[in-house]
Amino acid sequence: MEKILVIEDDPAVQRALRRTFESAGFDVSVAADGAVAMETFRAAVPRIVVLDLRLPGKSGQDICREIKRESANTPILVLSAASDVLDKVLLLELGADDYVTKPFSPRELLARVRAAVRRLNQATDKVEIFSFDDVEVNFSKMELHRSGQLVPLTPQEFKTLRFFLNNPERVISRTELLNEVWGYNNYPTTRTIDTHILRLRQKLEKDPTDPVHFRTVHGTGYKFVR
Amino acid sequence: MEKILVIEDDPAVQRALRRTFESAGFDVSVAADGAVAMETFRAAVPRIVVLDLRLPGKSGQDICREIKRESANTPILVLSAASDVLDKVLLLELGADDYVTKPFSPRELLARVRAAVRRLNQATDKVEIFSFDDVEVNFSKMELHRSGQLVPLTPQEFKTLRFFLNNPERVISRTELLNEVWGYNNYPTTRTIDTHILRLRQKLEKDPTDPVHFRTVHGTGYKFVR
DNA sequence: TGTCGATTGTCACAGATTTGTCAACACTCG
DNA sequence: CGAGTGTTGACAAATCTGTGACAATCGACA
Repeated sequence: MEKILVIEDDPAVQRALRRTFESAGFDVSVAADGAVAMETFRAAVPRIVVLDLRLPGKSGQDICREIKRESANTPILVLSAASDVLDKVLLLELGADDYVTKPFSPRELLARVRAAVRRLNQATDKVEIFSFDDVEVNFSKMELHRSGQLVPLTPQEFKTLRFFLNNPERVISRTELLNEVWGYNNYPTTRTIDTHILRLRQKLEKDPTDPVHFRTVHGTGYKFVR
Repeated sequence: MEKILVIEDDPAVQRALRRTFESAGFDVSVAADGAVAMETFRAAVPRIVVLDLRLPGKSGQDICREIKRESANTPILVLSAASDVLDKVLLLELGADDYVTKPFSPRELLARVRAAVRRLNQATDKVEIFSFDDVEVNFSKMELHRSGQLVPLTPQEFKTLRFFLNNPERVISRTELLNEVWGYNNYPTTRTIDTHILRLRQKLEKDPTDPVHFRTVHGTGYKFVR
């Protein structure tokens, strides 16, 4: 379970954040002000920090810098009111990795926290190489070879393919694909997905007319089989 | 079929939302104001709530909190005008899970609702593999094997079968089947059900003429026996 | 035990829905 | 502007689903 440290003074927001992260399976520590924040940080050794910039006592900015000094690759996600004058330069200077302005939905916050954690895990991960049939994919290089030949894929195609490779054998609905691969700012038609499947088939199947790996599950979605 | 509760006072928006969700296969309840919202919530026990923050009578914020108090893990998706000052009222505090600002596209709203429902279902993961006799069903793969042989089922057949598997040994009336499997904006003939049972028998019974698993209970309905 | 109305089994087929496929359009970025 | 990419609409093809017709079966009742 991933540990997360929340630095936030407002008790109501504290509670809300704790609930949000706990229900998402995080192990949550909370520090109410700058003074104890660093102690808690050293004691808990969190995987990621969520920091409200507006704090009593030691300013959020100082905390941010201090944490980065002690542990450069712990991601910090900054919360700030929309009214705050936030320039990205400042955030960069502070060493923050991402920021969310209020109001934000728990969903968005979670998505960003997860993304940060994922990046972290990925960075320390080994090269991502998959293979099936006569196809070899290297996601860190964004390269795909088919029986030795380099086959160019577009970014979207890589993303789609990766999701399928991570979820083999399972039927995946178009809706799930939209949410997981396209993300939550884009809501294209389901037709879009069919087209992308079509292209993957044309590039990766021996006989795109009779697909073996990218199977249609009529009325439900698609399924990837090695 | 998933139940959704829409809390919204503007009749035009009400209609639009109802249409959107119904055509996506949701079972929609609508509450027009705060006073009846909670009653409807308790009566309908929806899977997810879509709430307009601007309401006459009891404010949307109160409703939000109240619902969360009664049922912490029912997701709430808040609708709000872009002009609303959301700053001070942290959605987090309210316990809302996500929000969409007007104007929003039906597609976006739908996608968010579905994402919320899917997260919910993921959390309460249920076993997806069943077996009886020489039959093995894997619902996440949407595959059914009978003595090792792959037997193709249509979506409706999978749905029907799943309902029977979740309700073994119990006599199920046609009406109940229609409501639970077909959903009650569809009004097929009861003949339809007989036909589907027939098809399941033909695919899954050793002797479809003398069914062992899909038994007829004359004058009442059907019963599934392992 | 036999009859009769009601219920269920069975089948084929048309209409509806879903998917495949392609070409055109939109958008981004240099 | 132009190349590369992603999205959409249109239409055909594939697949599924509901329905009516008729046969078979059941159960109540005399």
